[in-house]
Amino acid sequence: MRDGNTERGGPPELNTLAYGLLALLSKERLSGYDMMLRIQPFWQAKHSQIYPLLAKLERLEYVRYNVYRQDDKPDKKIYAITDAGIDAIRVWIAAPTAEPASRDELLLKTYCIRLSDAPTMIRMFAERERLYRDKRALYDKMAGELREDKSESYLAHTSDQFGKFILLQKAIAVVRTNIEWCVWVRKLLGDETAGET
Amino acid sequence: MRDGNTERGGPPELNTLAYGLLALLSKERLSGYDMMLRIQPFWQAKHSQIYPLLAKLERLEYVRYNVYRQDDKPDKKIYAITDAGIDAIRVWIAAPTAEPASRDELLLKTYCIRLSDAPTMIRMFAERERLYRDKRALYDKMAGELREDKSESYLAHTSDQFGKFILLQKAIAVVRTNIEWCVWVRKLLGDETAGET
DNA sequence: ACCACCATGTAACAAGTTACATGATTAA
DNA sequence: TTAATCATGTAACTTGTTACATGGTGGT
Repeated sequence: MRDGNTERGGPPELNTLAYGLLALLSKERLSGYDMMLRIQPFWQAKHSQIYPLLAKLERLEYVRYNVYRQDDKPDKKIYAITDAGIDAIRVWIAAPTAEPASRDELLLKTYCIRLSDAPTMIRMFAERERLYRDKRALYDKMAGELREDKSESYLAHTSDQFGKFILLQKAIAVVRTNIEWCVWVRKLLGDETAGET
Repeated sequence: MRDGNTERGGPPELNTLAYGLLALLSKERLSGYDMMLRIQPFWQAKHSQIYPLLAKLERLEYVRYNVYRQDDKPDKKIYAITDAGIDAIRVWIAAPTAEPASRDELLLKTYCIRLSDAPTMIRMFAERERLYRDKRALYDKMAGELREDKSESYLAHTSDQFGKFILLQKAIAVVRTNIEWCVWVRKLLGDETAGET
């Protein structure tokens, strides 16, 4: 017991990742594998965490699935959200939101960076800049696809695309800020190659 | 066994938080309680995680402590890093850096925001903006304290303050970007009070 | 030949959170 | 009087990661 307890005391306790999966399914039907890939930019999770959660959501009847046979690839379960799942999302959105948490080893290393030598520091920041530039390329590509919709319906908060659109704007703005920071730090460290694309 | 294994196979496995604590101690002597408070902006951790790690670091002789008696407050252990601890930091900095991870429930809610109503959405983003503005106030204050050093020695990467300085610049830049994003979203949602300080 | 991708799942472990425990001081 | 801050620690729990398990297809 303890799990699907709708008996008494309100809704069953789901963790944030479980709601994230419901959020994905609110737009399209997806396999567990696809959900794992799509949730990465917002919440890092491995398949080993997702599959048991989907089983739990299914027990709660927040999701349903059909098995699709594929000849070339393994069979897959395509999940769809139920009306009860949609209701659960609405309750969740209105509930207080947890503070964001970020864990970045680079920041800890940066704090005591003077213990290191300049070439090591430069390498560290150049590598991180690479990572941010790759991310920017990805987000730019996604934003480009959204902007193909000439009606600009994504600007309306009632639109299906609105959520994705404002998330992309945030992701792009933050990643730009981070790239600029990397370039600025590299210049301070005396890296003459800093600032070039 | 298994823990302080310097016997064979390289350095003992410490997690990122443990190195973060060493990073803090590389600048000043601190109690476990103070470390818990100081590490928050870079890595969220509760005291229940920190105290056992400090005991482990002490077994490895990367840190040492003295007990300070206080009349008004409880006694405390003031930790200091050892030479072996400094060496461990240097090895850690040169090693590959893990990719940053962030987990923000607001982003998941944002993805399926159209399932909610405008007042709920506006409340959500106004609350988040508040949080970012409070953070900005804190970082601005810290940056102001740093800038009291008129010699601007913090601009040199050999300076004791350099690490803190560049971290603050990043924190301020990112928080500004986030505030702008909140204001922009609130305007799109039709919130007329958006954009006022 | 080996690795990556697709696709699902479980088991073992590490990391992180909440709760239990104690106890004084100070501000609302 | 209720809560917050200082200060340390452990126990129980949840969350997240790595490893084990299986197996076909396609690229280098």
